Amino acid sequence: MTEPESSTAGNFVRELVEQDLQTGKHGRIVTRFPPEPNGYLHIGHAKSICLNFGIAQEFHGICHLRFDDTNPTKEEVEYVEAIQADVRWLGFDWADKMFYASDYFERLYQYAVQLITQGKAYVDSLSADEMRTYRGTLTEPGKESPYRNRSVEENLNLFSRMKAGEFPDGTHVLRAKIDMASPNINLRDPAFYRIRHAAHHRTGTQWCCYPTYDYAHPLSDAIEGITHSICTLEFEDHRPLYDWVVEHAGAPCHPRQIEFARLNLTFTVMSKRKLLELVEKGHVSGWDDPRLPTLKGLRRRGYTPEAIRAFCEHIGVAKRDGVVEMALLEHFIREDLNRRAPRVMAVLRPLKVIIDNYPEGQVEELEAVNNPEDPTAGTRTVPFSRILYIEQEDFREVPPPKYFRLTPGREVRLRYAYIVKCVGVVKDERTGEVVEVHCTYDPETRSGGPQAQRKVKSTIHWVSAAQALPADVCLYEALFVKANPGDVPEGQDYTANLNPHSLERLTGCIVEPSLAGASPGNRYQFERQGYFCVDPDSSAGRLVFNRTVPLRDSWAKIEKARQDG
RNA sequence: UGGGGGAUCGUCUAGUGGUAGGACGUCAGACUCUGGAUCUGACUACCUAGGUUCGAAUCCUAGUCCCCCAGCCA
Repeated sequence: MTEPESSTAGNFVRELVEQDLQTGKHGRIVTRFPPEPNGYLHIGHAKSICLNFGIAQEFHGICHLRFDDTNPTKEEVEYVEAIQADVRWLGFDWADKMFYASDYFERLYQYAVQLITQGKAYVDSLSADEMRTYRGTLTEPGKESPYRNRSVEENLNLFSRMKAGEFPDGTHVLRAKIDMASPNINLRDPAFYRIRHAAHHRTGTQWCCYPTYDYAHPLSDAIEGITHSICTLEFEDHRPLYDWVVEHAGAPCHPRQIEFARLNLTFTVMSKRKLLELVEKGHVSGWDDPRLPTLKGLRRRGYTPEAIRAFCEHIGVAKRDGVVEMALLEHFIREDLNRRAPRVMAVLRPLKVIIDNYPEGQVEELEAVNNPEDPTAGTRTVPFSRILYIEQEDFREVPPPKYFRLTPGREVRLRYAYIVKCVGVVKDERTGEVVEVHCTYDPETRSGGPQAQRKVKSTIHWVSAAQALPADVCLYEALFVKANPGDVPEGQDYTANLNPHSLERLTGCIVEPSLAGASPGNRYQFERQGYFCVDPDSSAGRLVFNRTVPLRDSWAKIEKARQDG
């Protein structure tokens, strides 16, 4: 019972946490998920959320939700609310532990005053450009600012006037006095406060100078008593600065920063900048476009929180950066939905079928299993009659090798109904396209009937014409044509790899009548096709489905192999 | 040519001096009223070169390659 039975039970972060517990360094662990409210959460954040909340859960600790809102020019309440909704939807609970870095502005300011008093921070009046010059380069040390040795009194005076709003943006900045010659650039007197005459989404116009991440983050962690501050790899060389701030400011405790590799996924982009660009330039319909890896997008696509959590658990946590295949994410949503999604019949590209020997006007209600994986899901009834629709791709006048579906002279089973035989076709005179298929049925072969056991090469789905419901269906493919969207010719950017076929909206689809009451968010398996969910834009008059993920399709592979030669 | 990290099947990930394992994927087969699911089998890896050791993915030495850092972003 105490052994974690998961195949990916351990990771190095858990190990470190466990050690700190065993050595008695901490009695209870406290982690935090610290998003900046300047965008929507994506599946990369989900990895971090699962890690932070997961570790807290596992070791009976707690995980805080903290908004890292130190830059008023980029942050908005809209994001704050969306982020909370997304974390909750993913299945995590922060109880009453929701905080904002902006809650600590006053205390942060006092810590800064203290640093100035101790000669560990100073007000610099170099311009941003000058400061960059003074910083030096990767290989050359920086130079000390001429303002570096201002007196404590002058620094205190200037800093309080920065707070009072006496100076315009960019004229002064509070800097730590560390070491301009440090080989670690983060230690070359980093900026802690910058002047920004901008309204903050929570503190309004109360402040006109704001702390930077490097200053606010370690102290916010310490104020909250965070024991393990888990972040991504790019902050690894900020750790000495993190530790410097905590030590020199005299913070109440010293959280341990641990870095792990962020998630990358094939065939998509994860950076906030690129996601924002896709939305703003209209390459997608919005932050909840089902083609995006945002949590809002995945939710609309039909992904379940359970599948995303299982995915995050199985990809593991390590320090080497890599790219996880989209196929793995798809595996987890299939696995989840296979267990829980009710099956239903839907025809995406209809082809009319007439059963010549079936009595006109007759309708039979046939019993269909809702979910073969779940006996408790029960059964439903589907109407069968003389005129039906089948999938266009389930009929071929000239079948390729290994094609098992309907073809002239051949029999197939109509799922839950009868075995039918194709006896003729009607073609469009001008185009030669098959517009109607004529069949005969064998009354003995009805499911459960005397000849029901007769073997045929395949079973296809269908929908009875008279009772069919119309629907729109959005078929999604990867947003990019290349596993690595950044792989582009010289002079182009990742948008050159946008997949022109990432969305195909089908409007003439028909679905079985049991779907009449389907409401947004409901998920189904359209038999033999894939998992679909009802889009929020769907209405009783116009059902709209999104394809979450297609079923694995071995026939498609055979066809592809044949085409590739 | 500074500093910080990292290299294990195609992909992700275990391993902490003692038979390199799992998952996805791929291929083949069985089964099937979903060409789904399920089941079987196969596939493929320790960055390189030395060294220590009875024994090295693991320890040592020297290389190679990849990622991150020069915001008053986070």
